[in-house]
Amino acid sequence: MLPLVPLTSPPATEAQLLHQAQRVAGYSLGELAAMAGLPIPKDLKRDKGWIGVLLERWLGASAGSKPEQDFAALGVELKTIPIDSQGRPLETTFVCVAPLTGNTGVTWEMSHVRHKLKRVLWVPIEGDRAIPLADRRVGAPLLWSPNEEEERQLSQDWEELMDMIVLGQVERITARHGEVMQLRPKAANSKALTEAIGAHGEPILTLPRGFYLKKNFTGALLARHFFA
DNA sequence: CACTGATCATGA
DNA sequence: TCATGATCAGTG
Repeated sequence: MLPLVPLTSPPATEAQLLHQAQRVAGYSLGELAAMAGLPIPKDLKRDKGWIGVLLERWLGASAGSKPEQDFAALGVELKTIPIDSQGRPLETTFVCVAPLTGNTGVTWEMSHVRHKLKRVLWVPIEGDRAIPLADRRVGAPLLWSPNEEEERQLSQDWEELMDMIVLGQVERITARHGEVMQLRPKAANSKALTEAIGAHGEPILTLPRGFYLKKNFTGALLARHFFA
């Protein structure tokens, strides 16, 4: 048996990436943290991105805050997703920050959302808060690209939300806008402000927003794979 | 249950 | 401040 160790450099191929993700499937977060020499927090209250960082480490993603895909050379984005005992998502999935200004002429084709979601390695993680963090297990990974239907849904929601942003309606957007993708605050706190367009075309300051995939969307794509 | 706004850590 | 990684926690 080869020893199970984190990748220290990015995988060279998708197949290699997927294979490593399959190797860590079944292990608990406690086991993976110990093998990687990473301290494990008692819960996620103050370490919300800890699982994502742990998996980045195991799969050889370049950590950091670079505005590009986790595996740039492969064009693949890594997403961990908390699931319940039935394999259903427990949380929405953050995609990227929404640009609130400078959007004239921007199309779906060139959007950050489309680019981010072009190819995603989904790694489901047991997320029930009743399970101690260290005992939560990693599920089987799924390498995914949006099919025609999903691409249509995403682009439709993106158009709707971006139209409202461009037309100065950002503060009227609620999480109910969009069938599969929503716009919600994405900020350090409620005092963090960024520039946007007001109802009369004037500059305003508002909460930074992010695009999030709704659970119906991620739930369906996971189900399609695992319960087909 | 989903929605909603708020929040936490870290680094450039 | 904004980008990365996300979840928390209160309310209908």
